[in-house]
Amino acid sequence: MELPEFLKSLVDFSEEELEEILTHFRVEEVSKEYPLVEQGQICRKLYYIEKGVGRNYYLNADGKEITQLFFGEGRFMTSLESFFQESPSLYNVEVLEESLIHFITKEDLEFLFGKYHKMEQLGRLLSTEMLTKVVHKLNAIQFQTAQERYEYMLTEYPDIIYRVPLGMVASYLGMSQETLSRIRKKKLEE
Amino acid sequence: MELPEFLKSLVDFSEEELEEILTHFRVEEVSKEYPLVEQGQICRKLYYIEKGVGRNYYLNADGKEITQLFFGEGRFMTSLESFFQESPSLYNVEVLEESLIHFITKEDLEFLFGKYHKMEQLGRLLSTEMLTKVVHKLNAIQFQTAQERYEYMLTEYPDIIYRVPLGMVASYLGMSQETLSRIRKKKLEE
DNA sequence: GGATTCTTTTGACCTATATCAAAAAACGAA
DNA sequence: TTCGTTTTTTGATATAGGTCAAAAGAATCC
Repeated sequence: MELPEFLKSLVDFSEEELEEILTHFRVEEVSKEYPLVEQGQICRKLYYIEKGVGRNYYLNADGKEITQLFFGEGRFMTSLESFFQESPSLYNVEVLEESLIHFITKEDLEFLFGKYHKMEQLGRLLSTEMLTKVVHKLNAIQFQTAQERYEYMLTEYPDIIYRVPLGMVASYLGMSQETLSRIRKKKLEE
Repeated sequence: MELPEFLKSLVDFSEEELEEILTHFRVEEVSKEYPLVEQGQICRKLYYIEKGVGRNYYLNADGKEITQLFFGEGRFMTSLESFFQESPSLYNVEVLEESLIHFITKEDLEFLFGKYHKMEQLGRLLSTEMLTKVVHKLNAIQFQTAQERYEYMLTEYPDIIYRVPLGMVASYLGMSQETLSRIRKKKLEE
């Protein structure tokens, strides 16, 4: 979904408001694996994914990549804690395909929050939406078996699961790649 | 921290604003294990804990209680997805001690969001704060050993860990009570 | 279109943590 | 204080899922 349409679907902005808001966004076409944020940096941009998929990941003590969150089309993406708290990011953020994204800086966003009550509302809605999404995932991870977590992913993110490498999905679901491969096989055999 | 003080610490409300906002809250003293929300209900209240501790939990397939989140003093508590999406709550919400809480209904809250830009800002700040908290926990749960998760809890919620029954902490950390008991013992021996 | 590189699958083995059961300790009411 | 109840600890045993290594399969590139 295109950005203006997406914004309007959440809050009913007037034409003028929408117009000004959009002037603060910039478009970017980025290619696969392009690092939007690197671990340690402070992330000052909020990205909207019009086309493509992105993710947030970090390198654990053994140097293995652990995917924290995926972001599909029509989502805002950023390094959450870094963006909100202006702290060094614990995560890398990248896109996983040729993607079309829009971004706004934190500064501009704060400006818009101050200027437009409705923009503030948008901010609130987006963060509560993200919050429920994360709570849901937490729930899946906390007490479900590897198999159940896979099912969760299938129903929750059917688009993403077949679009990104297996290893990334596995780490996202908190299991090893081998385990995910076996679960998938077992599922097929049924 | 008392509610007015807490609100002012986040957003600089004028005296009149603050006054009106406070009229929409009601105080309640509730005793241990009092169910504020029950699984299946739609939760329409947002609680502020002035004194006490609360939690969110659900009963899994085997009928075992799984604690999802704890809420300490100076926090807002609710059944997150239920409150935001007006969907039946997956969780029970209760306090774990004699507590002093304030609450506001969703209706009143929406009214205030609409009336005061600053109130909307408060809503946004609270949800981003909660969001980073949940992301942080997700992170701890996803790829850490039981021992590491315990350490996480010690540093993150030192106040809560000794205040609530072991079994609740264990399920919160995604491990069995026995495992937590053993970890704690090992830690003491060092 | 074959060589190279990256991703996924498979097998063998191992370990962290679950489960079950019972004892010990702590707590609360009368 | 004592008895009954709840919570925590301890021991023995089982298992889901991890790790390591190698083979198989896909994708990418000159």
